[in-house]
Amino acid sequence: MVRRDLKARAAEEADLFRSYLSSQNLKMTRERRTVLEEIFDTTDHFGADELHLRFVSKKISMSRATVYRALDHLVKSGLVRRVYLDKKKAFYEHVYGRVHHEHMICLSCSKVIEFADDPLERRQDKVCRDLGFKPLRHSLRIVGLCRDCQ
Amino acid sequence: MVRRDLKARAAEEADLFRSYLSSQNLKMTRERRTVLEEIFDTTDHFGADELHLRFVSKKISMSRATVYRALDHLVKSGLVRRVYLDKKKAFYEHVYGRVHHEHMICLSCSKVIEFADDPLERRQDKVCRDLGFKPLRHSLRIVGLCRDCQ
DNA sequence: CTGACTGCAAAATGTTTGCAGATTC
DNA sequence: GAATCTGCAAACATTTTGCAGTCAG
Repeated sequence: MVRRDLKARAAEEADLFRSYLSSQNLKMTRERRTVLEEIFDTTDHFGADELHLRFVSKKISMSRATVYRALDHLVKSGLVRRVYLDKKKAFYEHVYGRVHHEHMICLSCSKVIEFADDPLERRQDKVCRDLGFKPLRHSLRIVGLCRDCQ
Repeated sequence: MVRRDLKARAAEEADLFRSYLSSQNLKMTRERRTVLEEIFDTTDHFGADELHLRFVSKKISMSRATVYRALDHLVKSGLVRRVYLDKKKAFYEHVYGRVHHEHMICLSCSKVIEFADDPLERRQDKVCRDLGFKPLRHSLRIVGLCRDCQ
């Protein structure tokens, strides 16, 4: 039952990606499908290189360049979000089927805490409306000390 | 009169920086003072490299490495904020004496709009409080389309 | 069959680092 | 005087790119 649902959702997401791609005159290739499958049930933050290494260790042949290119398309399609958790590199997270959330980052232990808050989102929308700005995506990063590290 | 105020504020800020530095067993050098002076009356977002070039063109001798190192200290001292406006590089902005603000970035014309909203800030504080997280700094990036580009 | 894609390796970019000599406190 | 700085150039890490051959629609 659960298994069937997962499959259905995966297919649904692949369809979304495919229609984004074709809207841009791009193609659904084996590699792009593989990337999407690989991140499908992840909820963590990963670097592009890290994802590439996962393929290497699974003996799935895919170049680093292709991983970068696929991630760019996934971000543009809205299925993946690029987040800036530290200044060294970009991180990615799978967003499809998940509730939108923001990040708190602990300066001391580097833990990343995800949270969601409706009133906060509504207030952002209001501010945008007042300024005539049409928001497409956003992210809030709060840096500080988590409960355990204070 | 205005000029005097500016001077007074600059001196005040230099003092803050100096006390941060000495609290970390660091020294107030000519270079660090020069960087602070250079950004003192700026309100824009600049890259480290860009700042270095400004020194080059003013015939002020300072290496790129020193600029990077000075900016790191200024960020840690709280006088400067590092913001992630695009994925290519880090930007910096002078915050001392300015009201805290967030950024909207237009996907189409790349314009950066700054805005501030109290209720938004208060809500963030509440969320942090509820989660036992002690916020030290934060930044909200809203990407979308500005009024002119819609 | 055409245009888009991939892998590769090289290049580009932004940032950091080790070291020798200079400077601050 | 001791510890911290600076400049330099080299090293680094991440990301992008040009090109020749491959593949999707």
